[in-house]
Amino acid sequence: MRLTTKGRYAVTAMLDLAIHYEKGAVTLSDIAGRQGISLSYLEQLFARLRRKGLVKSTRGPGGGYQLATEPMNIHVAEIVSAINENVDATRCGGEKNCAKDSRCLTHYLWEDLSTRIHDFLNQITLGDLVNQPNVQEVACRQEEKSRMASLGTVRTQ
Amino acid sequence: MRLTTKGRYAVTAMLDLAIHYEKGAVTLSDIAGRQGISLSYLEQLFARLRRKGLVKSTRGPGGGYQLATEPMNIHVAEIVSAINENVDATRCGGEKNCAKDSRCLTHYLWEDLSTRIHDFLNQITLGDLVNQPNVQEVACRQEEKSRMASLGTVRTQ
DNA sequence: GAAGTATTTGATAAAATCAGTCGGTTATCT
DNA sequence: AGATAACCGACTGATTTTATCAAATACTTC
Repeated sequence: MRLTTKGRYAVTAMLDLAIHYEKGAVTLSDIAGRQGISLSYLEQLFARLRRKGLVKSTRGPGGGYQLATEPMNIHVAEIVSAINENVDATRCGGEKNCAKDSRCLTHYLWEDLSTRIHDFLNQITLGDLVNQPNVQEVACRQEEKSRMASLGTVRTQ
Repeated sequence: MRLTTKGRYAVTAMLDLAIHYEKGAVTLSDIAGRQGISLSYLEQLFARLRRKGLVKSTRGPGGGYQLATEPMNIHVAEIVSAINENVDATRCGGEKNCAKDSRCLTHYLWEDLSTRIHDFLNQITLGDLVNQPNVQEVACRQEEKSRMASLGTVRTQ
C-alpha cells in the first residue's frame, strides 16, 4: 500500500462522484472545478480507474463518469491501489532485498505499518465518507459556490 | 506525517547508529556499506538530522555520528518528521486550503489516517527496534559480512 | 441528416518537484 | 603534512502535475 498524493487526488475525485451518485454522469470539468484538480490530470487518473473497472464512462453531451457500483461497495483502499499499480518494486515496497541482497533493518517495521494503513483504508467505503457530517458540510459549500459561479457567468454573457 | 522513501532511509540509518550506540561515533561510510545507501545521500539526510538535534557529529579521523540521546528516547516518528520538515504545505499536508480556499473533501480522512500513522510510529523507539529478534538477526548477518569484507581488503592490500 | 457542440480518449510535451550524485571545502586527528 | 571524515552547493535524472493538441463519440438543433 503506497501512499501518495496521486492516490489522494483519486479518492477525492471518486468521492465527488459518490456525492453526486444519484444524479447520473458527472463531467471531469465539474470535478476539476469543484475539487481544484487540473482537468488533464483527472483525465489521466480516470483512465486508470476505468481500466480497473471502478468507474464507467459515457461520451458526448450529458456524458461523464459514474461509479461502476454503489458507493457502499467501493473501499478507499481499492482506489489507492488501482492508482498505484505496479510501482515501488524498488525497495521495501515488495518483498525481499531492500538493502543489497538481504532485508533491510527496518523491513518489518514498514511491512507492519503498511498492513495497518491498508486495513484502515479498507474498512472505509465511499458511502461511509458521504455520510460523514464533515464531508457533507464541505460538499454543501462547494455546491453553493458553483451555483453562484454559474449565475455569474450567465450574467456576464 | 508524510511517508516517503527518504524517511525510511533515515530510520534505517538511525537504527544502524542505535545498534552501534555503545561503540561511539560511526562513520557514514560504514552505514553506507552496511545498509546499501549511498554516502552522498546519507550526508544529505544527516545534515537534516543534525539540524534537528537528533544526532551529534565529530569531524576528523575517528569521528562520525552518534545519537544525541539514548535509543529508547528516540521515536521513529521524530525521525520521519525531522526529514520531512516544511514539505507538503501544498495540499492536505498541513491545515486548510487543500482544494482552493476551503478544505478538500477527503481532508478529514487523511487527517485521521495521518494521526494513526503518527501514533503507530510514535509508540516505537529505536531501542524497541534494536531489541527485536528480526532486527538483531539482520544486524548480525551484516556484522559478519563486514568482518569478512575487511579481512578480504586486508589480504589483497 | 448535416452542423455544431460537449464530452471522453489518447498522445506528447512542458513545468515543477523530488530523489539521488558529484566535486570540492573545512575541521580534526596522528 | 597528510589522511579522515563531516560539511556544503550545484548538478542530473526521475516522477508528478499541468498544459496542449487531435481524434472519436454521442447528443441537439436546424
